[in-house]
Amino acid sequence: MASTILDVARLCGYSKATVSRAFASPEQVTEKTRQKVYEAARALNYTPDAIARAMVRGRTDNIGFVIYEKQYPVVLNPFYSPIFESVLQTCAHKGYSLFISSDRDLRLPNGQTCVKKQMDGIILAGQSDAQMVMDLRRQNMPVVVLNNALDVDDLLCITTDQYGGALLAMRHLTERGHRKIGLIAGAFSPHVYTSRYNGYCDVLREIGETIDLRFVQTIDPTAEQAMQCASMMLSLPDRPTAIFCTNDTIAIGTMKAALRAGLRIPQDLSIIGFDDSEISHLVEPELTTVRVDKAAMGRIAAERLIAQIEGEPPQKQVIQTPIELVVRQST
Amino acid sequence: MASTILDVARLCGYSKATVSRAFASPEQVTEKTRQKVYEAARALNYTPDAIARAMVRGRTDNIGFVIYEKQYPVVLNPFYSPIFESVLQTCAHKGYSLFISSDRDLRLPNGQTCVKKQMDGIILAGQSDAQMVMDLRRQNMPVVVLNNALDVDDLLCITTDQYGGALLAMRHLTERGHRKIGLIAGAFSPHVYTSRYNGYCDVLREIGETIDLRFVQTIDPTAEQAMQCASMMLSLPDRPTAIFCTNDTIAIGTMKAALRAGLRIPQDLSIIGFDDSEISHLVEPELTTVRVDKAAMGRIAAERLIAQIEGEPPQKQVIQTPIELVVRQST
DNA sequence: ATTAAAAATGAGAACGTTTTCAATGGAGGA
DNA sequence: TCCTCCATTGAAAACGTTCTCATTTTTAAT
Repeated sequence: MASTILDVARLCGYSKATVSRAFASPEQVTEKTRQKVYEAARALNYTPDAIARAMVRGRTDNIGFVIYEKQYPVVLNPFYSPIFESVLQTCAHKGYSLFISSDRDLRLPNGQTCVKKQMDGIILAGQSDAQMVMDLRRQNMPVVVLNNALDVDDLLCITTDQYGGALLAMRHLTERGHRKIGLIAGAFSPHVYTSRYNGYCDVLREIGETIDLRFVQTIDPTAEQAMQCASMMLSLPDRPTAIFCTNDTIAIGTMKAALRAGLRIPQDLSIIGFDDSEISHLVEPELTTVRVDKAAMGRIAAERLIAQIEGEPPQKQVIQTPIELVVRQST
Repeated sequence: MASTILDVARLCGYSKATVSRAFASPEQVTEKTRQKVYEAARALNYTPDAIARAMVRGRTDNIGFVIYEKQYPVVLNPFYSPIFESVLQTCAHKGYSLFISSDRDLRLPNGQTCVKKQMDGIILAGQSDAQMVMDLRRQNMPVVVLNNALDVDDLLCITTDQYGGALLAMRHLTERGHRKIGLIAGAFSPHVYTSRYNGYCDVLREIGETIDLRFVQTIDPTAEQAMQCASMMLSLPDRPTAIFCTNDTIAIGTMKAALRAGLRIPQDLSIIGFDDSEISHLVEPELTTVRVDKAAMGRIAAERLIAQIEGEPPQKQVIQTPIELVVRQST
């Protein structure tokens, strides 16, 4: 039904090769020719078929943003939204389009058609694992890992200074005199989880405190879970005077639990979050947190992936975007 | 480099037609054959090429989610995130993948390759316009419009009961005795803006109040703008006792302005939002708002678009998902 | 055992481009 | 005017599938 390059060729009297060139590489064609071709194309309402083009060129100019399923729903996730946005912008700027899918699409049962081939490369975000990366590699698919650090040859991982951020947060609390500090940690990927956890432990050790396991909890990173967890922790007779929450959503939940228990923030309880999500400056009191440069993470991931697609050899590297303490009202 | 259907055919001794069937329609092939084919495929690390498949079938099993640019950044937008998520889930469930792009991709200058052809249909979200829809139609592209109502033949629009929601919100305020009610309205699409605005005016008329233009403001829907706007409105000597904000982000900004001005919520000022975004139950006090069924919007849009793709004739219709008042602590 | 019907398989065209290689035409230099 | 060279154009192969149609094999019925 839709017109093809052949229709245009017939109408303007050139061969399809020339029509193709008029669109794909106009510099190879006379100005006069180009005009005639475009005119015919307009008359026929013709647009080059991206699929046919991809077929012969062997590339689609598409990038896949793959969300690791355990982390579903991801777009809702205030941490990933800005990253995603940044990836989208960078891709658009470089002429790539963006494909979204969950890891499910990549692990279809034996033989099912797989989305893979419609992408020139993949950004693997979230709780990715080495096996998945290797599988993709076996299909010659360039991969970049986002917000995780995996031990795979020639693999680029973009993450942030998890450990440094945790140190920053904890030292901020200890500098304000806190010694009994709780930890409410989200069950993130091992990389994220352990780095932040280690930061917590190491700072406590620095000030000579032992780790009281009643003050250390791991939960699903939702505000509801955090509220529940925090109200239990805060009802202990010797409750902590500050709590380090490993993301802002958890911190918000903790904050609500504290306010409902009649505690004043920061006078009775200090709370510090992680990520500097949108929400952290929307609540009252505003949340002190560790800023992660999400825009940079997305941008770097997209840029480096595109570089790989365009021929740059991949090399094993972990890029850590810098973190920054944002002091607001909750500490 | 990567192996093709022909390699598999050679290895397992069948023709490529049979290999193709083993993957695309296994029921047309003996169990024994299927196993042999799969085995060969696994040995060769073969996956069907989605592009070649799309080429010959004339469909890609991809759906485009197109973000109308004025609304950038969209994924960050707490209103669109859950819709997007719902679309993603529905698509995955029906075997479609999701493509993201801004309207810029669709309006490339004459002749540029266009992403269009890689999608079987498009969900146009945000401030879409009739022209764009017609352009897509001319290319035989099925379209569904989300969160807008456009007057185009045979076009399905999914929106929510904007006017009803505004009535609900305003009557909730008047029932609690408020007569001087402010409006802080976001500059959304005409459909959304005027419906909500009309609801505001009509309820004021019902109770015999005239509309005081000092209490009616239109702003960019950010918390910062809202804060600024609200603090001006609240500094008027005869300030309103309640404010209807046309989305939750605006409501949060208004809330912050009120708290900073030393007003108690809801005793000194009632605030009601619109959308029931995630954030509305994370702030303290929790926000009274009008719930929009975003999951339903996304699901319906995806389902109906897919139905159209699969042959159902499109018909002109505006589907309004129901709204619901969620009374929390801010009123 | 024979035959009709049904199921499984194979051959090859088709999908709409890009690209290589060859051919053509025109400009500029002798 | 002739020749060389370069820019422009055309012919046709190639990309990796699906699907139609024809052929072969299997199944079921007599």
